Amino acid sequence: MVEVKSRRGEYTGATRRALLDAAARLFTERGFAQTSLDDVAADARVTKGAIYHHFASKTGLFEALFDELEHTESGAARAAFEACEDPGAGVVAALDQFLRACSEPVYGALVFREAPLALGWDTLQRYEAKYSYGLLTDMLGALRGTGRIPIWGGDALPRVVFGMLSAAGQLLARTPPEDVERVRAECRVPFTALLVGLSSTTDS
Amino acid sequence: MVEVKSRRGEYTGATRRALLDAAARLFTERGFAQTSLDDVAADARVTKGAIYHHFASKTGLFEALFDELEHTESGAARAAFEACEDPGAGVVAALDQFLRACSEPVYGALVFREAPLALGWDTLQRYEAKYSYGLLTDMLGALRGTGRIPIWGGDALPRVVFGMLSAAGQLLARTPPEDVERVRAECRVPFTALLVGLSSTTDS
DNA sequence: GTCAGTCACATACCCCGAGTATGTTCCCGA
DNA sequence: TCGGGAACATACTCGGGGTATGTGACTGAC
Repeated sequence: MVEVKSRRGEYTGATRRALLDAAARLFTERGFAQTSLDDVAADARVTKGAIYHHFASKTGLFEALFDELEHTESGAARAAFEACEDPGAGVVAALDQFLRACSEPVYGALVFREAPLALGWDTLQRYEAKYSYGLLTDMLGALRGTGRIPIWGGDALPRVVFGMLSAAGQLLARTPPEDVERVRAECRVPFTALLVGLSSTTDS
Repeated sequence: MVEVKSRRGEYTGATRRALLDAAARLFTERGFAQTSLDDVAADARVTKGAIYHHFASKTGLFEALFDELEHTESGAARAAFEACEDPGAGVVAALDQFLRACSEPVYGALVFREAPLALGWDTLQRYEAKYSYGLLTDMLGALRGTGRIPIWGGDALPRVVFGMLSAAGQLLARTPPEDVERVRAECRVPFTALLVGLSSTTDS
């Protein structure tokens, strides 16, 4: 998090940032697999050596980018959730915040389109556990605390809900700007319906 | 679909089948990216030349495998759906059939774990449109016909539902056999809840 | 003031694996 | 029996991720 304060000013931090920005652009436009490290280095006006000085591998470069995006976004969603007294309203607010973030081209494309391809499902799930997934279980737990949804056993419910969020995010990431508003409204339907359904479901 | 009836018997068809079987095994165990074509060829007792004689590329090999699996599975799910008079019961039956198929190691691993990585989202969506996605919209349409769920505009709802199915499938594919029964029951919860919620949702 | 040490890269290289080009064998029909 | 094509095998290219090594600039110690 805190950048190493090099004695030689922020020259080194600047190249690292340039690499992350270049990677964000190219990975978003061409995709992770279709972008070579030489492309990223050239776009940042350096060579491949600089990449491997700052990051462990091509995957490591993507991970740093991904971690950055998820950190800020999950923070915003959690803030939206905790700003509300009522957990039910908090969930809706967090969902709205999330759907807005997905409409932003870079976040949607990298997190929901490229991340599985770049990191693989195992690594991706570790990050999910760290960020969005943890927030999601917190929110579901708060809802359960109010008796609004039933007790559940394993983690099937949050996983499936997360699948819904991924699908919505991926859909929004592919939606042209002029339709975003309408699609975002459509995306809210299944989530509110699920909440309604869960609240009227008795334990079995 | 119909195999070319070579004059020299089914020797050529046999190698093609051996290649598909070897690919299914290795892709399931090690994953698509971690399996080289030489590995597949060696496992089938042939060389890489045989692969490129029968398939256009590594992706093409996976596609043939994927298409085969999806064809049989979507057929089974559709049969389960159409065997019921009531669309509501049909949806439940199709869901059960689907969740059972996901518990089978090869189908779950290849379709929900490897397919996005091997084919990419665009190609994958074309296959979804051909198979599971088409069935899904048919089922939702039948439910809509009975007035059990509201009218919806775009394709956000089926997409999100498909995301739920993918998450459930992926979860089941990673579940050890002794827990499959329990997890499968847990997976049914959000789907039935969604149906309940949709049926009690009025148009907005 | 100079010299060892290290940071921040650049350059040159290795190697694996997908894809290709070409060779070879067997069979069939003319 | 001979041309031809199907069904592979063999040998090769090449792009890109990863590595090993070189190099200049700065810094802190003595």
